[in-house]
Amino acid sequence: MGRLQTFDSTTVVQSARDVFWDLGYDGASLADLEAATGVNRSSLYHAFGSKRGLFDAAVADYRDTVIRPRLRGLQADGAGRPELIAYFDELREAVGRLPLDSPRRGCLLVNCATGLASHDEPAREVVEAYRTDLASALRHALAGAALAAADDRSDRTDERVRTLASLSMSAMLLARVNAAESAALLTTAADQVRAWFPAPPPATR
Amino acid sequence: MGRLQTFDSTTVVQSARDVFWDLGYDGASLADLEAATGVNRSSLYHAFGSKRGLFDAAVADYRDTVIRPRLRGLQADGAGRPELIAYFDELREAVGRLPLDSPRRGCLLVNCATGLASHDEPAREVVEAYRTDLASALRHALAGAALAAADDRSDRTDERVRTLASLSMSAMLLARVNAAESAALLTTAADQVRAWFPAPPPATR
DNA sequence: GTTATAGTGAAACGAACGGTACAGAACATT
DNA sequence: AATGTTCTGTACCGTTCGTTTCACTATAAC
Repeated sequence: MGRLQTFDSTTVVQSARDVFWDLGYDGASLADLEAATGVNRSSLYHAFGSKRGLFDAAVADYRDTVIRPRLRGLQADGAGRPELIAYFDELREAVGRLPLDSPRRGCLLVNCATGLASHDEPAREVVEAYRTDLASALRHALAGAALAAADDRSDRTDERVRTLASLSMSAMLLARVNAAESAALLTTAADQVRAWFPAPPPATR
Repeated sequence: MGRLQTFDSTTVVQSARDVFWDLGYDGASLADLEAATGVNRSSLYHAFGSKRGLFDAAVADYRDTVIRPRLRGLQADGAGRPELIAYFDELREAVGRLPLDSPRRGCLLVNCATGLASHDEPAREVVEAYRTDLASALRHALAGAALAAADDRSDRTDERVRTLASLSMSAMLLARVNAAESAALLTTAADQVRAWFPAPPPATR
């Protein structure tokens, strides 16, 4: 039928995603996106329609390749105390591992919350969906942990979900401002989980 | 010596502050600032030197007129449980009172955390100073509350400071995304304080 | 090989940006 | 009233923005 696309859409979207992650939607210029992807703007427009179209593709990729794997442990059947602790430990490790000038510091969607999402309804909905997903995953694992521990404070579940979601989001918010404090917030979250649910006896065989 | 300034600098700075609060530093154009302040750009440049100079003045005003009054109760001598609860109640009331499209939703400096502060060192320092001020004020009031309650969990102070600061910042982050959840986070913060410290007996005479 | 289709690159579009130059208006000083 | 300084409005500066146009090239189908 005609000439085939010479670039790989996935890698282009991921390169663009990192630019948006770093600079935000408004802050990322077409020149930045051309440089990062190695693709001319006319080809980007041909493939994605507009800057916004490319951004939407980048957000979709972010949800699929960054957020979803992170929450998977919490969402698994039988998830509970260990999965909660692992979630916060892994997130803290990721925050600490990145160099201070990494474009990937923080969370693309948390960054959107005070940017695009303030005055753009579709963007607001994406951020809200992220928050809901996070809260649901935490709630699921908290319920599992309470069940395993025969915890009698399940009336506190809403409080605990909000506390842990809060610590996660604040840590992402602070990732570029104070990386040490960002990590400390995630440590605090894991410590809270440990305090709420008694440590199980060490496994024997 | 010559003609006097015909506008009031304070009101101009506060008008500009609300524009930056709503749109962010990059999002606010000179045309927006002219319209909101009623002052021509040449006068703004004469008085403030640059867009950034006006922004810095707006941030200084924000710290003086918005943040400082909010934290004053927490910082007072003898502040404790009631001041902590009042802080979160008042903040929640402020979040709920504003219309959804108010330019003042959320926190100017929290908004900066993912914007300017990501790549501008002076802005980063201002946001970090805000965070340390908030944490210090919470710590002071938490210490007072622990003292009054003869609380034996003072080893948990760091955790509690981080939890409450986290809930405050997350609430500001979510103010434009989900006002109800933003208020719920602040309610949760007040509930945490109530749970940590036993309610004092009702005052008698 | 011809043809139709589709990706690519350079150049340029109008709009909006932050910032400035300058003439003139306004006021304190003399 | 004359003078000198400062504030203000218009108009424009060069730059950058997202987007589009168009000629060109490459390739699949025939």
